[in-house]
Amino acid sequence: MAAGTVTRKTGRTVSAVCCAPLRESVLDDASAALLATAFTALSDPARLKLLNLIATAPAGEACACDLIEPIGKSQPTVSHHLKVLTDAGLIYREKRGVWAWYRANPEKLAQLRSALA
Amino acid sequence: MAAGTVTRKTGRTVSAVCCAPLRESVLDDASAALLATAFTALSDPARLKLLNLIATAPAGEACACDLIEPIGKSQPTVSHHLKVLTDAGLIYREKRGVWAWYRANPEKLAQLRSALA
DNA sequence: GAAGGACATCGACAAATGTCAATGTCTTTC
DNA sequence: GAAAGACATTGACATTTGTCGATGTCCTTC
Repeated sequence: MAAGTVTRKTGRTVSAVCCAPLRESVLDDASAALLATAFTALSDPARLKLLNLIATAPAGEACACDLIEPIGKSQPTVSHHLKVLTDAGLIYREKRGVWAWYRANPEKLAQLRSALA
Repeated sequence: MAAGTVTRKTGRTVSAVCCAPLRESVLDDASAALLATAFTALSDPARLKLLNLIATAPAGEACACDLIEPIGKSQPTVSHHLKVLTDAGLIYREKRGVWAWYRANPEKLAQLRSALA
């Protein structure tokens, strides 16, 4: 067998040392963990609806006060989900007076799209 | 106030009856649940690595027997994760002899990408 | 048909997650 | 400064999830 190859249990041989593009595209632990955090934020129906409501809101921003009723959950629960989305970098939070305004982060969404390519 | 509008607590008014494109893009419960299932499948680092290994495998398919060692988890655990990915429609499973071969589902990935647009 | 191997399923358990009532913090208004 | 409102945080609880050892099923090869 040629040097620099690995034989699988199935009998196939695969390049093991260099020049294999597959190598470069293999997810390292750090990248996998980072991506998993973002997708975890998207893994709940309530959070998907929140992100959708925020992303499609007029002027590109939505007040937290208008997000509770359409979700149909309690105020603390909605606040919790908004925090998860914020911590994951999917939305931004800005406090203006007594209201909290949320806007989507298009760059983060684009980053996730490219990860799925 | 004009008919067919709703006033938010913040004072903003939004069209409530027709012709508002935002209306059409609002996620219904069924769509949100379906999307959440797919993103839940992507919310674990081990599953992301599995999908990556499968999608970048030579000939576009990977044998389960070659997926256990790189994940670093037990055989039942890897089998469980592969089932989650399969049930979510992200990968296909084909049994050939004693081996199980997995392939990525590009259409499902494209669907998720468009959902993030 | 007995033996061995590949993979799935089961049962159990600790850890993480979604949910809400109660409470806290901060801002605005009287 | 007292009252009211918007939102976040805390504490508690039931459910879900990741993990593994043990076991089961199916295929292949003596």
